[in-house]
Amino acid sequence: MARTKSEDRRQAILSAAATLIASEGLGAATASIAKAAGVPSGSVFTYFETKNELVNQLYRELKLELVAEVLAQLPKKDPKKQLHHIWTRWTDWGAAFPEKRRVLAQLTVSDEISAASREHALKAAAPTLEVIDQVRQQGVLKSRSLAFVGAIVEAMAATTMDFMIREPKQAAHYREAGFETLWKAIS
Amino acid sequence: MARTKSEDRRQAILSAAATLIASEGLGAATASIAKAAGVPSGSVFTYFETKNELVNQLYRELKLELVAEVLAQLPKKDPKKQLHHIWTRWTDWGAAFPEKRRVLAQLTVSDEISAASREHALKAAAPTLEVIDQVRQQGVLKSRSLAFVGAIVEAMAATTMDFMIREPKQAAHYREAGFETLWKAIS
Amino acid sequence: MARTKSEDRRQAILSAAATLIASEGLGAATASIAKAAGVPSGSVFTYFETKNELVNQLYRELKLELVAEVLAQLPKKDPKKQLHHIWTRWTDWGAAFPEKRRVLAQLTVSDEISAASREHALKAAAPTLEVIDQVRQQGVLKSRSLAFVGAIVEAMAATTMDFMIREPKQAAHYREAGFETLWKAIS
Amino acid sequence: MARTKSEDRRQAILSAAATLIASEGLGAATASIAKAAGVPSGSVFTYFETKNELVNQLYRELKLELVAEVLAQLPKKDPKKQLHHIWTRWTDWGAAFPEKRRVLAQLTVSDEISAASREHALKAAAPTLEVIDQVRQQGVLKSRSLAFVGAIVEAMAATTMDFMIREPKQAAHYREAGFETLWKAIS
DNA sequence: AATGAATGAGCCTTCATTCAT
DNA sequence: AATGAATGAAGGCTCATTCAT
Repeated sequence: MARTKSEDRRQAILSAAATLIASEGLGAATASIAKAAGVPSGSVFTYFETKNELVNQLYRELKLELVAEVLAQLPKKDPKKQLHHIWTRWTDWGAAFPEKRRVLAQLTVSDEISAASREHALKAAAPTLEVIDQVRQQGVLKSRSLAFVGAIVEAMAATTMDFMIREPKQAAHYREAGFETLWKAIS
Repeated sequence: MARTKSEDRRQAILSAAATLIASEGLGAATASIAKAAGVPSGSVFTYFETKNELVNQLYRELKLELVAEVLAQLPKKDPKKQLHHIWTRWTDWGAAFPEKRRVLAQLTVSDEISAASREHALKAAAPTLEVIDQVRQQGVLKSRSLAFVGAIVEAMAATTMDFMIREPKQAAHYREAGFETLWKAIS
Repeated sequence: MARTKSEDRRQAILSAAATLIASEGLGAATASIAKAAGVPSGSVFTYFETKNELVNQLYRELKLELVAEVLAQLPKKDPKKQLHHIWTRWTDWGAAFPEKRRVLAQLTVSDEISAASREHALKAAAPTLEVIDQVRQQGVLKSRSLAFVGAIVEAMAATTMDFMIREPKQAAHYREAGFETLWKAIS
Repeated sequence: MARTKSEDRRQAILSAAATLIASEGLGAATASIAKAAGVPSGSVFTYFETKNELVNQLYRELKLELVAEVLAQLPKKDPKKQLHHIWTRWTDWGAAFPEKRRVLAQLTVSDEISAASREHALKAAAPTLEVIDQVRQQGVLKSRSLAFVGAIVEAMAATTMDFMIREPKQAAHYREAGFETLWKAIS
């Protein structure tokens, strides 16, 4: 049997792509990504059919990673506690991996990302949305769609992470201020 | 003072750039932009030194246009009324010109935009921030920076506009729901 | 002697190569050929040293197949009858396997095919040329080389096959018209 | 006003393409063609949108050149004289420009050449076909299509040229032998 | 200033061939 | 022998910018 595709290599490429896209934007060359990943340029295409495919997979993996992080050890308690748990892990993740957060921000507004990929990420995030939905149904936005409320949460998380990254010493304060603001907004 | 012929061309290029960047992203070729603007391809570079310069100017002009729109007929009344006025004009502008809103979203996360351009836009937005600041000082976020509160306002406006564009029939509802949410968040 | 498993694979590759070269030209990728043949891509090179080698073998096999077809049941009668027999089987073969005919046409003008391969095919076709030579010696072209007359026969056969393929309903008519024309030309 | 496209450059590219395609086949790299033409690689694409377009234009130009050559000074006399005139100029052209003849042979069997290009060439060749048609209507092939008879003429011309090129000393003999053979075939 | 051809580095992707398994 | 991942040179084409006219 021939060599099997190496998951390590795949991850190396994905990781290099994240780094380069974070610093150079989506214009980052596949050859540069390969070099940064320590693989020959052709290998990018043995692991991803096209650059577009690579970028979409990167988007999915980052979203999944974030979701997994956010849902880990989710308490069974009341929605507010749960939302706070999610919020904390979410923003801490962003502050810990500013590069990943930046890439996600760029990919999210890019039209390279397919509807299917967005859908995929949305499904993975279902448990998170479930929590948000419970908060929503008890709050002032009960008559608005979950999508809208979810988007507001995302927007506030993004803003909060940006400031946590910008002023690391104040990170904890921003994180809490962000949550309080969010809670007042949607509860 | 009447616009010179040159100024017309400059605007044509800027406008075409907005259209193409909205649909193709920052990768839009200068030659395509020139064609869409109805000017020879070389002219792009007599009006803008580089593509980067063009993109930065576009960013500034859009920001300025938005600020002017938002501040027009600003009432002298109390901060809430003023913020509501800004909010309404802001989100209506975005809903009316989805292309411009989209470009602004893309440019904002791009690293093509220089710190100077961001600074420039920030200064132009000073009166808006002044209003936000008054609200802030009377609200729960009084101990957080204006920058943070301003960013939250921007994030919520962006989210609101996205939904107004996505569901035009519900635009008015989203606009008001957005404002109410914002108000609860920051007042 | 039964075919070995290997020989089956070799034929599968050759056959797939014919199909793909017919539709995509000589640019057909070896990996595509392997896939079409249902063998792993590496196997192409265990059966053929290089792509060039594969292509030359394909040329030889097609030529040999054609010669065998054409000479089968060759009557012992007079040269005209024999030439007619050859002509009929030749053009019918082309009409029955338009893909093979097309590949042969492409390979013939390609410089991938070595002189040795052409020589090899020529030798295999000796009995056919023998018949043509007899006709030639009794005809007006007796003072011209056999190569020339042979080339004329080939050219007319090619033209005839093209029309038989293009207008299948008229195939029989073209076949006979072609022969009559040929006969008048060289007898 | 800017520089105007140089017809000289266009011809240089076309000519270099002919040379390289003759020796390397259609796989000849556009960069090599540019180099051979003495122009920068990018210029190939300011004169031809794609390589395919370049190749099609080359086909058309060669066909047109050949038709012009063949029809020059066409006598008004009887069809046989006319056909002989065409035949002579045709085969002499091929013998004089073996490279062009070779390219035409390759392009003709290639599927890079569009139906439109073939149609275009066919129209240009109308006067030639007109002559062939007159011969055809008085000959044994009167019941076959002009296309078929035309194809036979072309096939025999091609064969004749090949031998004129291969044995230049015998060129004149092959040319006449070819015509006689043709005449017997179709008259 | 206006025009658009000229330029060549750079990009994504393909592919024949090799070789670890 | 069988398999298919690995490799990197090469290919067609794009594009920001320059500059002759």
